[in-house]
Amino acid sequence: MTAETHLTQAQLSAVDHRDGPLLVLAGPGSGKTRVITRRIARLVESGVKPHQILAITFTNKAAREMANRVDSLLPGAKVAVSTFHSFCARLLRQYGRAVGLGQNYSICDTSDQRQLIRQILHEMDVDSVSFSPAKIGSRISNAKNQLITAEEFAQQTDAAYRNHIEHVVADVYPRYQQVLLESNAVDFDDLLLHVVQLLAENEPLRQQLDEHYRYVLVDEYQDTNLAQYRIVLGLSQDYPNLCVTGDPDQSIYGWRGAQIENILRFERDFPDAQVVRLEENFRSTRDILRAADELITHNIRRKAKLLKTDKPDGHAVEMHFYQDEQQEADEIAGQIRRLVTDEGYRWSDVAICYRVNALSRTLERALAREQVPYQISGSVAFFDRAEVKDMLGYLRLVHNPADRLAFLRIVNVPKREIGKSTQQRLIRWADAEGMTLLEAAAQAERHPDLAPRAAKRLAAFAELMNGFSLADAGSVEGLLRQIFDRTGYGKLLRSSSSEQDVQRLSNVEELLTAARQYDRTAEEGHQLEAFLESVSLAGEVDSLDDASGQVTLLTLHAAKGLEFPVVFIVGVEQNLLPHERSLRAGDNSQIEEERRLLFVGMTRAKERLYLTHTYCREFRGRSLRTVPSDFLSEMKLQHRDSSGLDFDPTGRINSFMAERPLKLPPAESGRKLQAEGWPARPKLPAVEKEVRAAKTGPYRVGMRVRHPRYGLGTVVSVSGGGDGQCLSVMLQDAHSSTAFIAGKCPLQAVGLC
DNA sequence: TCTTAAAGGGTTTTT
DNA sequence: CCCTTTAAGA
Repeated sequence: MTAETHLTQAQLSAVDHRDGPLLVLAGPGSGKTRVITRRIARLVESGVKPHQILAITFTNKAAREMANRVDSLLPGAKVAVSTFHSFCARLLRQYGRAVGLGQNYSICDTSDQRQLIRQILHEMDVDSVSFSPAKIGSRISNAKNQLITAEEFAQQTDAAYRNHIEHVVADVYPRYQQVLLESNAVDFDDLLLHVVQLLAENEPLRQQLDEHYRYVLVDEYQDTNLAQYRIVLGLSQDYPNLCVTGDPDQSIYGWRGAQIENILRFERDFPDAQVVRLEENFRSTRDILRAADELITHNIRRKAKLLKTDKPDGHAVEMHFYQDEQQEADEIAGQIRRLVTDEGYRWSDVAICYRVNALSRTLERALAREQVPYQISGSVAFFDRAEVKDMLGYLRLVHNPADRLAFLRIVNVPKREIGKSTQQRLIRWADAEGMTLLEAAAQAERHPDLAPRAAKRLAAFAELMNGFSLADAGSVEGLLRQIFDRTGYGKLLRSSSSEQDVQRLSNVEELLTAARQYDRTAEEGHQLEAFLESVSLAGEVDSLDDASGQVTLLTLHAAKGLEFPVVFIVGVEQNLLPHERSLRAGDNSQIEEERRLLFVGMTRAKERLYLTHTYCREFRGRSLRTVPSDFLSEMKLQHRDSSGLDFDPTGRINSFMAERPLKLPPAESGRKLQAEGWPARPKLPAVEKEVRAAKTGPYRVGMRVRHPRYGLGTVVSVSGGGDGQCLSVMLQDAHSSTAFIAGKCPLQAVGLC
């Protein structure tokens, strides 16, 4: 691992490249991170000062990993490894004045953003039901990703769109930006945007930073958006020692503004760039790689890349066909159990991936039933919990008294009888008088039409807040404790002994522990700033654990960058993968992104890979017929039909898919579709017969059944045949199974279309 | 002010 | 189906 000889020729040429632009096209499993960290070490060995090197990643996790690996190669070297956002946050601390930001600016998260938009809609007297703050927020975010300012957005809207929501966004965006600025606050996108502006409008500063960061490395370059691209380029004009690594085939974040073009045009941006291709895969067996390669070859817009491996053929990639999601989940659970008991795999060797989170439920239930331990990615983040955000709200307001969002979040938490209408009046008055909310609250008694009692409460609140300061408390932890005690928040939590409040109390404790860290490590006088920044930019705490003996359930997006010996990808069906929206858009580039998503999922597998699809699938309460994904027919796979249905799914793919119209309607009932002018679907008589037979006839494991007395359940095991068939049924609300004789009980099969 | 009912909407996710 | 949000009622 550490010896130079362990690097391949291609890896070595990337590591040894010193000056000038470098593009590393790194296929999946090609040892990319290793190359980057080795290259950093090599730069330092060759005389580059560590502080002249800047390595940028997208996630905190990646930054941490890289920093650790660099540190093990160069103990104690001060190489700047950070995410785009934290890098920008730090720049803005220092130079934010130029774009109107005080050094103590706040960083708003997505829920702050929505809250603010909701207020603005209210101000404008626009109904927040028809125009959801979330939707407007994402439009604004989209615009910002493309460096479109509020003014430009409004102009474009007048000229090009007559769409109603566009107009609302055009109205909200400038006001939103104004309030943020008045609050001395930014949202996540602003962190990048302001830095872009800074670099564009302040050439001496740009030059200074360019010179300071002589060597810039950017990981996952295919995921950069326009703002990030500008920042990277801005830092690489005079010293174009820019090394970007990435894989266009793993670009799966186009929907949030990532521009795959950035990596595709690198050689045009830097004509003297050296290009290194890491094409050898050290992860997957040959058949997995072969299938993945066959799939991705169907993308037209791509840089052709070989995928090589020295590994053995290994197990063939299997495609499994099931009756419905219930059977799919049960069989997967069973298969995982077999892999563990018979083949020596550990639970943690296995991952189940899906396109949408909604698919996890059935899987979870089946795994629980089979007693397979599992963890699921994407749970509620620590810093998203209400009590934690409340405490942070106080902290933010202490640090930045202009922070309107923080003020409104906590002004009535715990209850201070400062209700909505009082808040509204305060806001209007403060805006009119050009004061911050906190200033207005302090002088509330001067407010023309505020009830004296309400005014008193506001003034009391302002006095309470003004009594807090870091200097007084001595430390962030101390300040948090003071807040917790003096605001009555502590009393609120301690007074109740409900399970929930005990949990909340312990979350606050955890927050105190985190704060203590910053008191110790952060620069004197800047602890509060450092703490708030890291907390605002901290995503989900790494909730996924690789060593904990559990199967991992996660979305295909979340799987990027990970690897597992065994991977299941479920629901490989039209409208799901590729997703309905990409099909409806009728835009091939979106289909290609979906194809890359499957490619990413497949290349996570080291030894065994299973793709599954079903005959019908329950979605949003309805059981719908499905169509196998187009992607399945693009690869040669081993088919396994576990559905028990009497037809060949592969034959259906070949004959049926060929004549299917390019745009696929959502899978709805045939009659409705025909009414809308879609051609009728081919009939599948054999299947329909089978389905009808299932209502009285032989039961199967995984089948959903209803008992008039006991309700819904799932067939867990079957023995014998015909009417004498002996069934074991797991009823929905029970923890153990119940036995039935097929012919002698009023069971009915349900859920079959 | 707090609780409950009705309605609407519904990828993917980091920061 | 499940979640969020908002309006209505106690």
